[in-house]
Amino acid sequence: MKRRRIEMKKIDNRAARQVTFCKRRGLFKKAMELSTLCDAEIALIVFSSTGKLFDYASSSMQQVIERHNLHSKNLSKMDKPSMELQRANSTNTLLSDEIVGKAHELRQMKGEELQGLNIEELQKLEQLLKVGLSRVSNTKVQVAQEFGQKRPFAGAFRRPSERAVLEG
Amino acid sequence: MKRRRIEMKKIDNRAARQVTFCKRRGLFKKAMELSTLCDAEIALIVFSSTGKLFDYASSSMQQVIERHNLHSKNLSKMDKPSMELQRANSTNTLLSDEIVGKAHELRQMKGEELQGLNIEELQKLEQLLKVGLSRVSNTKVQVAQEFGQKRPFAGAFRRPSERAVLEG
DNA sequence: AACTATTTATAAGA
DNA sequence: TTCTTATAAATAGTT
Repeated sequence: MKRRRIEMKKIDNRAARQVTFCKRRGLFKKAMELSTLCDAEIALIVFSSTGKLFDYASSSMQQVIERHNLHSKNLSKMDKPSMELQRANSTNTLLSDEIVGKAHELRQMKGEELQGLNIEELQKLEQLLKVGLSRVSNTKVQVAQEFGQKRPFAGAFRRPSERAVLEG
Repeated sequence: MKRRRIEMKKIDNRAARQVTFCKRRGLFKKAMELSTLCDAEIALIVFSSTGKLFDYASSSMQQVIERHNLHSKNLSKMDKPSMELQRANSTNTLLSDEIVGKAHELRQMKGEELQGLNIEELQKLEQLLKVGLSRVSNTKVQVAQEFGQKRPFAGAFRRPSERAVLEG
């Protein structure tokens, strides 16, 4: 029963590969431990060579994936099905409409699509942006203070939320 | 130098937590090994408690995420649906995910859901909002002039404290 | 960042 | 798959 380190390449024998796959599920335990110990947000997705899915997410898969997308915006778009098939499915049409609506709302907030808005609508939009901006700016300052301080125990004496002042 | 097993809960001390996080990056090695040895398709996403991203994907992140999206919803359809229906279902899943994503992005722009964002993300968001705000404000002034109004409604700045924050 | 005593993971065999 | 066990690998506590 002399054990030795194994060569780091694909295991040719199917049965042996399957056995090793089973034995190495400790990966998931490690992921959970890292999340618990270090307060990390983690997602782990594994497809076995037979196509079976195993996954774990410390919060929710959707949340982690979204956050990941925020970090790498450019390479996002998956290939979409044809417009024909989308229209053939009424549910898809409804969902598509909702996406179009939300995308439009986003473009308006980014100031990319303002034609046709009247004064009142523009002022509402402006107000929404100001509130959003001040919340983001205040949060940024808070976070900067939290992580910028070199002194120990900084977290214990965190200042009360500035956002509370704004919203109160 | 008596080592003991550590308690499986969040490490309170920030410095110690950071050290442990660094030491446990062996998780990534394990993920790569599992992928190599067992021919598995793997994605691992880790956000440290300071918000820094570490990730690994055996193929491409987008590919694994897409495969995960397809997989996680078709489980309810165990009685072999037609190829067409499968495709329609997976399309729905993608569209639903996109709605969730856009709705989340909107809430972030409104400053309603900022928890967990790090400095870099907050700055990107802030910049986006500033650009949007200036476009909207400019458009508003233009439209106001078109209609013969010299200045915006008083209501636009009825909260002086916010203006101070914005301009600071 | 380096060291090392221990714990933990796991390869091979059954 | 599951158990056993020798051994390799990871890592907690310390320097």
